[in-house]
Amino acid sequence: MAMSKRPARTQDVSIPIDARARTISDIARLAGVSAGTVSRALSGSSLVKPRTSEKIRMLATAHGFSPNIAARNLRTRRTGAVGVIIPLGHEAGQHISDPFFMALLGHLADALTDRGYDLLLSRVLPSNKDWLAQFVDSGRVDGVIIIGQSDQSAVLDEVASRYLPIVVWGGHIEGQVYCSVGSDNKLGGRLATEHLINKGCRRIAFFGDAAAPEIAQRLDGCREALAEAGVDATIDYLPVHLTAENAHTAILARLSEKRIVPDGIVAASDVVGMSALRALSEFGLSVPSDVRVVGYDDLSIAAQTTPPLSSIKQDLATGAAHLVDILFRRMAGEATKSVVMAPSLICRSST
Amino acid sequence: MAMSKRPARTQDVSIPIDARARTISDIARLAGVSAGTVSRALSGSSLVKPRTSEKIRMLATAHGFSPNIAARNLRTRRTGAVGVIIPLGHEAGQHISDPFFMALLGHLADALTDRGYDLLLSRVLPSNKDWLAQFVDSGRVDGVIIIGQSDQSAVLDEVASRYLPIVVWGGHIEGQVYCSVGSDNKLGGRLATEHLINKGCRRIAFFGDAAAPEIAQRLDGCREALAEAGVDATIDYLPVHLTAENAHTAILARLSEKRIVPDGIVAASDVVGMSALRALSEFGLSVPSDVRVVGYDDLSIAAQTTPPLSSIKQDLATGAAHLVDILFRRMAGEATKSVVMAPSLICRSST
DNA sequence: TAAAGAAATTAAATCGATTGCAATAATAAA
DNA sequence: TTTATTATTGCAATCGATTTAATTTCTTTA
Repeated sequence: MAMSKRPARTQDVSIPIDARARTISDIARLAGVSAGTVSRALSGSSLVKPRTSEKIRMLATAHGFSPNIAARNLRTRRTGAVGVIIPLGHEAGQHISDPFFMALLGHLADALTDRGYDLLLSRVLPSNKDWLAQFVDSGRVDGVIIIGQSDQSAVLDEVASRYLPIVVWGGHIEGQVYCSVGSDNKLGGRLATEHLINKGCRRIAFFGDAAAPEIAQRLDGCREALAEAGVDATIDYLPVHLTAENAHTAILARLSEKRIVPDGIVAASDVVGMSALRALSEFGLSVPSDVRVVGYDDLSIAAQTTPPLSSIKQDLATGAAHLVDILFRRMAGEATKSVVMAPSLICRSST
Repeated sequence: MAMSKRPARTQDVSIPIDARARTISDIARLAGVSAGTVSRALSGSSLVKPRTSEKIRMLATAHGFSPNIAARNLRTRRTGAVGVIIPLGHEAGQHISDPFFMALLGHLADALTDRGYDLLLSRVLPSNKDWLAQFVDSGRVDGVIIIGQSDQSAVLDEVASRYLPIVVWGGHIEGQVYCSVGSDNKLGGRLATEHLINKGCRRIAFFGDAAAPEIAQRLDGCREALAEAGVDATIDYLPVHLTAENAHTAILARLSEKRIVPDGIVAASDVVGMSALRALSEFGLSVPSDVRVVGYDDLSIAAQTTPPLSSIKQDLATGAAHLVDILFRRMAGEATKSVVMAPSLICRSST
């Protein structure tokens, strides 16, 4: 019997006139052309006659049609998404909502959106060694941006040696395999310190955890500036974590325990700088008359503290643009070089 | 001639013994079974014989195979990703890096990761009316979380009426179609105001733009509290934008222009509160002796200002958990109710 | 007017995993 | 041993857009 035959492969050809167009063939039927033509018309191919193309586009917008991304991805063998990963290795307590991460993330979201790419956000606590390998092999993204080396530089090197489309925000380390974008942290540390020295500070303290390469480099710059100044300046290094709460507690403790209070503070981030301001205020010291404070990053909060915080500015907008630009070049198979941007001192009332 | 025939549909059956397995059929060939069996084995189906299943899995891991997500998505009609959208309607200048957005985003990232879902971040400047329709119809995500109604409540209503898996962080509005999660903003505004009144304030100012429903509700609560207190209290409403820079400028201007300075300020966010602290300090007024200030949100920065900022706390961790929970229930077809959480006052030195 | 060439369109294969149905193998019951 | 059941596996359709190769339509030019 005819009834027992396999269902026909072709779909019902009737046109439900009021149905919402879901697939490219719906539009094709409505326009009286083939699916291929619709595909070409919507992607702006010059192969299709202008009049036809226009008709198809009108129908598409009229029916609120938007193509199925999964199908496109399957056929074109790309995902249209970029992974942004925040490894939280050395800072167990540091949360993804850290203002610096978020500021950079915002710019990345903008830059990627402009290029028609989605941003796949992933927060990783690197417990095992192959968190990154697993991610890149899952094939969910066309490329990966890592924010911050944390203490995972070795892992980054290993994966980068076999997986090209990857870029890292962070300090430039001698001999690194992966491509990085960041500012010259040593110079930043130096700028901050020289500024304090010029203002007459002689007992400099550095607050920040040198376990992360960027921070270590800033501390280096700080030490270099002191050495070069040749003044009788000492440095007090306090490895505080980057969360506000931790920093505040640690700084208060240090102020109480030391008999000699610093007259200049280099903070490894604006959050730490802010905590320092608060701790100093609670300790009865006034800024900048008793102690001068320089932050790092120049996030928007730096201008809003009391008093407004001097800070070493990293241009995150430019940095994000570089990250995305380099990533796309690498996705295209190009070789790329790491970028080291020059930081600058923003002087406000805290110094 | 045989040469002129179409190329055969089936692929070359030879097995390159050392080739890396890229598709499920590669594994199938290696294991001597069909692709279907491999698919079932890898997804843990009980239909396949344990011995076969184990063999297939061993081969898969040995060859570092992971299935193509796009193909799976296409076939199963789900994506394994949730979209998080930040509409920036009324606040042209407001950047995605706004601390509140970011704090919530961090919690969402954690909650979604726990459920094995990806987070697709999207920032939208709602220029045309169908930004949301386009997004949900593109089929890139299984559900959508909107952070903040902005001034797009009508758009949300329209899409939510036909697209179920959507949840909104924001204030609860009478008669809204979409499902929302947020705190009781009117109560929050009331708590802040009553607190100021109890401290003796009589000239209350409210800083924040009531174009967003949440803010408008906070202002309402503020007005109600004043009315109920029955004291001779006035309110000064200044519609400042939520970015630190704008807020600071606007507040300074208002302080200079008015002859009567407020003795209590309700800020619509911690960022505005922070800007107020700075403006007051620059204006020569001290907090809390001259003016008392209450912020909103109780972000981590609130505790770090000088003096530390009293604030109305919204529990973002719980809020994020609710958002994700409700979203998944809606994705499963369940009906859900909006959630209104109770805010609480965190009292610090600014009041 | 016909042949040659360019332009526009269609048909059908393809991307890779999933799954309903059919087919076969293995086991139990008669 | 034969039949009825159940456990495994294979076949082929399917998801929806893209793209190559083939075909049809339209212009030119001889």
